[in-house]
Amino acid sequence: MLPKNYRLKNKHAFTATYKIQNSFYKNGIIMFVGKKSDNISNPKIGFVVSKKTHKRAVKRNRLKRLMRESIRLIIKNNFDFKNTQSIIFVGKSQALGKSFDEIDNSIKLLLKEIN
RNA sequence: GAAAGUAGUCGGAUAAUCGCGCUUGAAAAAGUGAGGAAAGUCCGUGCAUCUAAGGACAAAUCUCCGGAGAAACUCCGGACGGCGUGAGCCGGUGGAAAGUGCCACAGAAAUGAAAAGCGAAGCCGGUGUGAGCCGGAGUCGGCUUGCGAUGAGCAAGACGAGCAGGGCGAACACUACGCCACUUUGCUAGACUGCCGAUGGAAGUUAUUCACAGGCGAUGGUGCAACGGUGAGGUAAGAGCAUCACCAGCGAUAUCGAGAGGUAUCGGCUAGGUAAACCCAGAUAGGAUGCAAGAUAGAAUUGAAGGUUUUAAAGGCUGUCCGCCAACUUCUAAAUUAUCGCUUGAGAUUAUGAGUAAUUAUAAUACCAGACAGAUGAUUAUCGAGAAACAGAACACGGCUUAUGAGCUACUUUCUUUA
Repeated sequence: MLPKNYRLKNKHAFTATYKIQNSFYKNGIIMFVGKKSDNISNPKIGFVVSKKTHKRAVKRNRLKRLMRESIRLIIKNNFDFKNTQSIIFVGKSQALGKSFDEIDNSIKLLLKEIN
């Protein structure tokens, strides 16, 4: 779990991010990017893997954990998010069962799209 | 050794680096952090709210016996039934003789079977008829023993028949008549007897088949199921047929057992299935909704409600009835908050005692996830057959069911081999 100030929490924030419709796809992972704002020190990041992706909670948890771990390491390396308010990563069935390296690579590719 | 059965166990380990939830702490830091099924949500509870209060009914749940348990579609020990060579396994297992309903197709008939003839011919005897088979009156022709060649011929009098002679008789003077014998003797004829062939088809007899009137409910066929089963006796053929043996079922008595039930004897003589259809009997229990239940706090306005109108119908009070309730309409207001509920418990571990067991009593020990976009993770190395099956807490507990990799342990059974 990320530190609290990095977590995207309530439902309104999620729907607001989805409504901007600024999304990118790579290897079974979709990234939604929210508004940019000068007053923001760090982005709030959310992770979604729906029940449609897989029936079993264990498989869904695994994918979310891998994505979260990748972002944690990226934040640790002081990545520049360009004042983005919110980001959502949605895991799809193509991403299930992939290793940490594969997930990490595709998330790094997606984050380049912010610029 | 192989194949099985039952019970249990395990559910990756260690280290390094980088992280997360919760608790304690001023901080540093320390402690702690998914399962045997956390799953399915199928049962039963606690807890919470609603149903104004209340009464009755319906609906609901359960169903062999005893015990355990808060309770349970729960567990333990038994009974009974079924399966298995066996160790064992499986079974929601009261009543179908109170009543109602249903039982497709097939079948004559499916419950008032209390009856039927469905099979081109059910089984059975009787009466009638007499088709066929059998039977063989009558007619015609030929032949007859031996030798020989089945001829020509020769020889004999065997063979059958008749007459006389014999015996016996209830017949009797004799004759006649009936029966028996026909060995011996005499006589007769050669087809009358006999044999063969052809023709002919009378009487008689004959029914599994035809006709009539009956007996039977077995057999065949249908079906999950045909009003007990199998065998014997019995009968014209048959039948639980007041016949028998064994078995099933019902009832009574005796006896063993705490009970379910077991055993023995006797009796009458038989009652289709379905109750997970209604139903009947007994037992239990108010019902409904689930922690997104629900409670509390707070913001410069209040009360989480107020206001208006007036008697008719509709409606409401969680299925129905009783009983009860007047109706209509609208304004303003923080839910995108926090806290509680929330984890100390029908708990856990260990020891001892009681009990066949389920379980229970006592003592000691420790506190062992509690999130809310939701922690329990990532990478590397070593071990390992292996980047290891099923799988992720969300109020809690007791069960059930389902999923599950590779092993390990104990006991038991069957078969085979060796001693």
